[in-house]
Amino acid sequence: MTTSVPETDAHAGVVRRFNRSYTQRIGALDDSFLGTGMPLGTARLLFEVGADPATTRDLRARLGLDSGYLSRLLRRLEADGLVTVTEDPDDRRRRVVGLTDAGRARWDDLERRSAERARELLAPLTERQRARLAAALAEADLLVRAATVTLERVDASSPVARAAVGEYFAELDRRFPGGFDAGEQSAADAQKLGPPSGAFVVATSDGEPVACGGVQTIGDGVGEIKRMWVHADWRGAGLGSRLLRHLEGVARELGHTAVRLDTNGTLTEAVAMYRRAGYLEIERYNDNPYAERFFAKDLA
Amino acid sequence: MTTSVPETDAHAGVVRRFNRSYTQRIGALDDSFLGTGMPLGTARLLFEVGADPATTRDLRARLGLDSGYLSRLLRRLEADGLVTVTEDPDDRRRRVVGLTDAGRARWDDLERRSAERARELLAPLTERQRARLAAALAEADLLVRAATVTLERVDASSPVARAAVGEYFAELDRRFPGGFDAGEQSAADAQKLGPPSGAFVVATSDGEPVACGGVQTIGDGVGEIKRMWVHADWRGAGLGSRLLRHLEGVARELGHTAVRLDTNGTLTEAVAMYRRAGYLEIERYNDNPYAERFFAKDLA
DNA sequence: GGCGTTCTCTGACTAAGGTCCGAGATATGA
DNA sequence: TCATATCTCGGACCTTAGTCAGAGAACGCC
Repeated sequence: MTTSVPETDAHAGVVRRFNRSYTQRIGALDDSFLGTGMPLGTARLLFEVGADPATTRDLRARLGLDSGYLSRLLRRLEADGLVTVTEDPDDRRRRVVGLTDAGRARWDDLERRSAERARELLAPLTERQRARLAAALAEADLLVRAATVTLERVDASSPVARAAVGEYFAELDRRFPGGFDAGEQSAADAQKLGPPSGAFVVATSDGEPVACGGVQTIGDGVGEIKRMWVHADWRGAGLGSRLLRHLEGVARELGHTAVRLDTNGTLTEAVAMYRRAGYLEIERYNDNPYAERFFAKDLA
Repeated sequence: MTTSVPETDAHAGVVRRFNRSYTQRIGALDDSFLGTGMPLGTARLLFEVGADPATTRDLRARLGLDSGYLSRLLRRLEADGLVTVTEDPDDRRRRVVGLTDAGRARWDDLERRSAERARELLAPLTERQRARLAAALAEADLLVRAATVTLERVDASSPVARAAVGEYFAELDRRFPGGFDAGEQSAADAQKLGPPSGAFVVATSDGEPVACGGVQTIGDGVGEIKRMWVHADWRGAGLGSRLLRHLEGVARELGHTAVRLDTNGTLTEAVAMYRRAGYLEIERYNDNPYAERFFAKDLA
């Protein structure tokens, strides 16, 4: 089915070679967790709790654990006096996990070990080479994260969708010269971005929304792409293009043969991306006061 | 002892962030070994046997396994018809392990899966992003390998030193317009590059020589750096500078207060590196017919 | 208040990874 | 030839890691 593209194979070879040498040399990075007398899974959990205290639900999502298993790990950490598990006052079905003082001390120890490992790796390099390595790893990190983002259709009024749209609006407010006021449209709009004539997609990484976008119907066979946003830290990794392609697919599923969208001239990266994706500029087709430029693309 | 340099800590942070996200995504995807129906340990063992058949004793050392555990893993692989365990004719207490045809097929399968995993990681990216990721990982790979190279003083007539110098001479022969003839100097030179007045250093990675260089005495308190070479695949990672610094340290240990070296104008990278390292060009100080340029540095 | 859903937690279970020890075969040196 | 060391192997045993199903509490919506 998939034809073997030579370049991709060459790139895959680079990935494999890197995996081999890196895990062989740094894979001993697990040792930083192992030296503590705790089993690996327990240490990873403790580390995660310390990095950002959260509900068990979050922890499950972040570490990819079974709820029963997580519960047992928490009992163990609790018995060792390293964490406290208390009821979430907002929703008493949930539990909030936090570190005790002893847990914090243990966590600091893990941090120290981990940082030490990283410094040991860098030690033999000159400052110039260190900077190069850091830059290369940062670039790889961004791209790997982008490649493993999950795109998921969610309800536009779900918490994760609201969170994403909230960040989007906040950014518009920051970037538009006169600010941005979402107004009272939100509730009605969420409706339109849902079944049967619309959809909303959120891209998440480690449970955090990193990009979003929706499709709604504005006419016979014509869809409109709305609320498209990519987290500032995640730009430059092709996530926007990928999301846009995905949304076009969603629009097709909804029976549309063409899509339109509006945007503001301030969002230059967005305009450039739409052009790259084959969008053509058209006349104003709505009365959105914030919109200045209008684009369309045929989905045939 | 080591002062905490802010930049280094920032770089260490990048390394750690990368480690986390990468091992979480790829380490988990190292199920390339798991997808075969074999447990991880068994797969690793099969892989190791396939890479280089050996006695159980060797395998234990290489994988760090308990003898009872290894025995059980081998019984399982044997029962599955993937390996053959036969008596070592040299010592009938020992066993020699090798792959059967089925085992070789399974080994190929592991290789194939590993490549497939790498392709899956790349799949969501555009060709442009893939190329960026591959470039970043290749750069990181080079630097990480360079950082984990081991510098070791060896006898200049040892096999590893001969191998390194052999590659060096071969390269000179390729690069010098009129070729290069090491002549009969080798034996006498190896003598000079050893105790008490000289030393030879080889940098190895995974047992392979990747760089080398020696110090010998040419006068009262004056050392000479000779045979400095970095493998072509390993250039651009600061390995040359590091080796040079190391050799200066060796020269100091030998009681020298200054070092000299000669080189050929053809080796432009080398000349640039010597200048960066604080070497000043001087007049010809020997009658080496291949040398065109001469440098010196005070070690005070 | 009723009902379906969401959430945590426990118990039961399985597979894998790994350690320890001793039996039995084989080599080695006196 | 005998004592001692080396080597493989299987049995007993333990901890991790992880899955699955169901009980029971809490929530949201009508």
